[in-house]
Order: sequence, then structure tokens, then C-alpha cells
Amino acid sequence: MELDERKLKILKSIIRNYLETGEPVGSRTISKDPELQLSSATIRNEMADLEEMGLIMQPHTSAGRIPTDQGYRLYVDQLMEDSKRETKEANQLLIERVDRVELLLKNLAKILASNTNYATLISAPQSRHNKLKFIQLSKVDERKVLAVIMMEGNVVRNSILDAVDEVDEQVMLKMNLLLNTMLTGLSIDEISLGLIAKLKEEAGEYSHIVEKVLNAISETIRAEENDPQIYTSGATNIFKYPELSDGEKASELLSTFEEKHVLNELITTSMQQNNHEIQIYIGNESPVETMKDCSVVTANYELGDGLQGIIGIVGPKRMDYEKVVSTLRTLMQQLDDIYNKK
Amino acid sequence: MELDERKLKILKSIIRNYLETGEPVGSRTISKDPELQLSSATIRNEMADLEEMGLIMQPHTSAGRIPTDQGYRLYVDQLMEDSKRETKEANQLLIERVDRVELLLKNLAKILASNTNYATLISAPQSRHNKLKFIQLSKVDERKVLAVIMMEGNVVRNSILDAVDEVDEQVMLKMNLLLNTMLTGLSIDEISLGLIAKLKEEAGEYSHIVEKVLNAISETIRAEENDPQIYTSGATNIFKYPELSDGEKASELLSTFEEKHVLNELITTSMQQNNHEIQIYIGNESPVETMKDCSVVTANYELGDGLQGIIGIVGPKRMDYEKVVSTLRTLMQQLDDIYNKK
DNA sequence: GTTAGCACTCCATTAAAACGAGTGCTAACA
DNA sequence: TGTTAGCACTCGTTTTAATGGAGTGCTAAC
Repeated sequence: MELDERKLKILKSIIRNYLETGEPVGSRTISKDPELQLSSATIRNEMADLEEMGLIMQPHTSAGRIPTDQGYRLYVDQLMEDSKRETKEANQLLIERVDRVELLLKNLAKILASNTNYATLISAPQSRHNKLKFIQLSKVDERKVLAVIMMEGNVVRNSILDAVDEVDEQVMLKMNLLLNTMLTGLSIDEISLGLIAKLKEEAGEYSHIVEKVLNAISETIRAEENDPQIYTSGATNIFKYPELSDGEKASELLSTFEEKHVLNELITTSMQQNNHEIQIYIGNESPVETMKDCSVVTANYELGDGLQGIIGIVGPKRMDYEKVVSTLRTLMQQLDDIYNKK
Repeated sequence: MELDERKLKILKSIIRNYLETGEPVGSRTISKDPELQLSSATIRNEMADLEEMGLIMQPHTSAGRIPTDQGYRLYVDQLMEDSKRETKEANQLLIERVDRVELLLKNLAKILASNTNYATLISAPQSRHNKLKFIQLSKVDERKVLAVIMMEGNVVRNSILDAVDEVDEQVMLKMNLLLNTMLTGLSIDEISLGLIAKLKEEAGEYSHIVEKVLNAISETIRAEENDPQIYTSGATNIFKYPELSDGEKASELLSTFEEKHVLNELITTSMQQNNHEIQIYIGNESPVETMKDCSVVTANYELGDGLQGIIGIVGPKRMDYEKVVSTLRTLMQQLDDIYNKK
């Protein structure tokens, strides 16, 4: 069967309608579309074809049609138009350059959630390829040392180390100097075994402290990778969509947002896309099991210095794709303007 | 009307029953209680009295009775027994002394939530009366300075300052020394105007940096007070209780846990209690509007060095008060053993 | 003071009926 | 050959009625 112009128009009309109302749409409704001057009977015939092609379906015999996942897919791939709708909302995102990336991302999540009325998640940048800016050791008390590790993007991590024996202020100063001259500017991946050996040699009798510090660094980074920071907001927005808000489903979905670590898969999958295009996961396409009744729109952001992560919007399958995509695009543009062109 | 021994026994039996089943309990059910050798008719008479006293009520004419808020109140105040139930759960809390208070509290929240099957919230210790351990300034780049502020309890705060003009390494060292000698060991409240003036004088030409640092400190602290850290866990547990999990209610309650700042009132109210007793808020007694259908059990914890905050368990009114209270008591005991006696 | 007995209330469940939105099919039409 | 009006049919939803049962309050007897 051929998917001609008219069928596409009808499909588009059906999906548009369904996105708005959330109700199955019947042939009569479509026949009223000014773009399609056809009787309901004709529409019905076409609908039967579209159903056969797996693009739409009936919840039950005497109901209107709703899009299938395949139908949505076709819609977002081919039928969706670039939204020119009031970008005023997007403009209001009004991002200033913020020193602390974490703060920025938290706010961003909040703003996106309240702008879109969907749930939002943002992954903090992965630090693996991120460069050390400096390390600062300070004495906390007799046996404890605070290591402050700062990476590009002004991401700060603290870690408290147990020293084997009492720490001397002088030693500390030396260590600071040593660590910084040797390590600053390197990414975690670039700290090789050879370098470590050399570092220890230089440290002489204090090599055990060097070891602790290096462990702390790698552990801090590793911990972050296994359990990366994820900022979420507006999870309770799902209650605005009846198809998601009944008991079981809502519970599962909200747990996902509460536990957060389950979101990792979505983040890694989405990061693996090599391009900077916006991606859309419909229903089961999502790597997260509990989102099988949702759609997820993700974008890779970059804040310069190779700091990158993903932003995801989670909503019902009948989410307003155009608005979400356009909001994300505008946002990416803005971030790019601010952080990359400088 | 008098509330004699028998009436109390009956009330207790009714509430016990209702806590377990969540269903209104009828006279026949109570007449089977081995502790009460009475016919259902007699129970009915007594029930009528209890209802008149406002301790129980009927959802509708031909239903059994459920406790009123007043009834619950009387129960937790007088009728509740100390639970000797398997404290093994509580023992499993197995707390080790953790260096980072934040980490400890986060874990605690998780453990409590999964142990009780209710929602848990823990407020991070308020820093106002908390003493500074040390301040460390480090140069980030030409115009930026990282201030690391460490307080008792090993609570670390970072803040990035904009310097007016380029920062000299030498100056930094001086500032560090100056700030630490003058401020270490003081609480925020103890940093008086006089002290600040003196500090500025000592700093001479760099007094503007001192000012910035002080501002940063007080702002950091203030920000924390307005929006104190609150760790929550198990908010989705509320779906286990039908009376809380229908649409509107669940949504409101979960939003409360998502927004968190609404929980502040609960925390301040609970902190104001001068004693270290466990407190129970039933329904409208709770300072948080959205918890009017819940009960909240709170405890003030103290981790030594005056680090204190509150732990709260939020569940349906028919929560297992005995278990919750006993769990919290055990926990407090353990924390006390570890942190205060040393 | 306690209890058996009974009429009564009212919610919950089930069954039946009415409704209506939407379909598929057929036959007529351009 | 594509389009459309007409109509019987399907099936979920809503409405109404009927039935059952849990539990009560009251009365009268023990």
C-alpha cells in the first residue's frame, strides 16, 4: 500500500488532534479539518488503510483512532514542523553565565520543567575527560586532611583523607606545590602509572600521602561516574496526564525519578549518539523500562572546555513534540552562544 | 461521661485493629477480642459513648468505626505500648561513624524509608550556631578566588568569589593566615561588627577582599538557612497506602517532597521543641498543610559539637506508631552512643 | 449491667437498560 | 474510479434498578 500525500495529511491531522485532546479521534472530526475537504466516509476508508499500515489503531471497535508508536515515529521524523510559537517562553529562560555549573543545571531543570509541564532531568557533566584545575590540601585536625579538587567548569569536589601519622603544616605546603605542578591541566585519564611513580619519588618519605590523594581523586571521579549527579525537576508534572497518573504507573515512574540511578542508562545511551542532534525516544524505544508509556526528548549540551551532559524531557507519548524540541533547540543555542563563542 | 478502663480497652482494640487493616471496625470484630469478653451489643453501647466523646466516628451510618484525630492523639499519648518487636531491623541500621555528615544523613534517610515503608526526611544540621573550623582561599584564575569554608561536623562549603583586581599569591597566603587566626573557632553569630572592623584594619589595603570573604561566608550560611539541605527518601512509599495514593492527594504530597522548601516549617516547628522527646503530629496538627491526611513522627538528633537537626517519618494517620517510635528511639540511642559519648 | 433479637440504614456489587460515538459496508453518484 | 450518503452494527460508558450484607440502634428480656 502506498503512503500518498493525502494519507500523510490525514495522519498528521489525526496525531495533531490527539496530541491536543488525548482522546481517540474519529472520522467526523477529521472531515472538519479545513485542509481536507473530504467526507467522513472517505476519511474512514483512508483510516482503515493507515491502520493496516500500523500507524494508527483503535482502542476498541467503536472508538476513534489513536497513533501507534510507529505513527508517532513517522510524525516526529517527517511530519513535524518547526515551531514558531511564541518563543517568549524560551527567551525567558534568560541564562546568565553562572560560575557553578551545578547551580546552573539545577536551575535549568526547574525552568524547563515549569515551562514545558513535563518532567526534566539533566546529567551533570562527566568528569572523566575533564581537566584538573588545581588541588588543595588543608589540615582539618591531627589526623585528617581535606583535599579540595577543582576541575574545569569550576566543579569542586571535597574529600576528607585519613593520614597515617600526624600531618605537618610544612609537608602540606610542599605536597600542595608538588601535586599542582605535576597534575594541573591533566585529565583523569592522563594521569599515568609512570607519572604516579615519578610523583611518589619526588614526594620521598611522604609518598604514602601522595598515594592517598591520588586514590581520593580517582575515587571521587569514579564514584561520580557510577553514580553521576543527575538533577531532576517537575517529576510530579506527570499527574497532569491521566494516562500516566494512575496508581501503578505513576508510582513506578516517580520511583525512577526518586532513585535516579535508573536514569543512567538513558543518559549513557543518549550520550553515545555522536552528533548533537536532538533525539526522541518513543515508548519502548527508551532505554529505561519504566518509561515505556512515555516519550523522552534528549539533547546533548556542551558548556565549553568539553563539559558535556544531556538534558532530557520526559512526558506522555502525546507530548507536544514541537514545543519541546523547539524549546530545547533554543536552549542549546543560548548555551552555545554563552559558553562556546564567549 | 467517664472514660473508664473498659472504654479505653475497647478504644485501644478498635485502633489497633484499624491500624492493621485500614478498614472501619465493627462491634462484632471487637467482641471477639480475647481481652474483652463482651457481646457485640455491649460493645455497640460503649462505641456509641466513644463516638459521643469524639474519639471515633463512622464514615457512614452502617459502617464500623474509625479513629478520629482526637482518638489517635489519645492513643499515642496514653495507650501505646513500647514496642519490643524484633529490633533486628533497627540493629541492622548499623551505623558507622562517617566523616561526612551529609553522607551519613543521606544513608540514614534511605535506610529509614526502606525499614519503615514510610517517607522519610532529614534536615541537615543548622550551621548558625556551628563553629568555623577553617577557611581556605585559593586562586582559581586571574579574577576568581575559591573560598572553602569548613565547619564543625566537617561540613564543607565552597564559594567562588570575584576579585576586583588581579589576585596575588602572596596576598592570598596572608589572607588565609589572617582569616584563620581571627575567625577559627567562632560561630557565625559570634562574628561581630567590631571583629569585622578589626579584621579589615589588619588587612589594610586588601580589606575589600576580606569584605568579600565575609560576605561569602554569611551568604553561604544564610542561603543554607533559607533553603536548608533536606534529605528525603521513600516519598513514593505513599503509594502503598490507598488513602494517600489517589490522584490529587498523592500529587500534592509528592510535590511537597520534591520542592522540599515547604518542609521547612515542619523542621523549624519541630526544632523549637526544647526537649529531645519524640514528637507526633496527627493530621492537621502538622505545620505542613499538605500533610493533613498524614501523621508525622519527628525526633531531634544531635551528632555532638552542637550539630543538630530533625528526622521525620511521614505516613498515613494509621501508621504503625509503635514501630516508628521505637525505630527512631533506637536510632537516637545509637547516634548518641557513637557521637556523644565517643 | 448485659445480651439476644430485630428492624433499619446505607454502601457495594451486580445486572439490565439506554445512550451514543464511531465504524464498516453497500449502493448510488459524478 | 474515487467519493459520498445511508444504515446496521459494535462496544464502551453512563444510568437505573435490584440485591446482598455489614453494621447499627433500639427494645425487651435475663
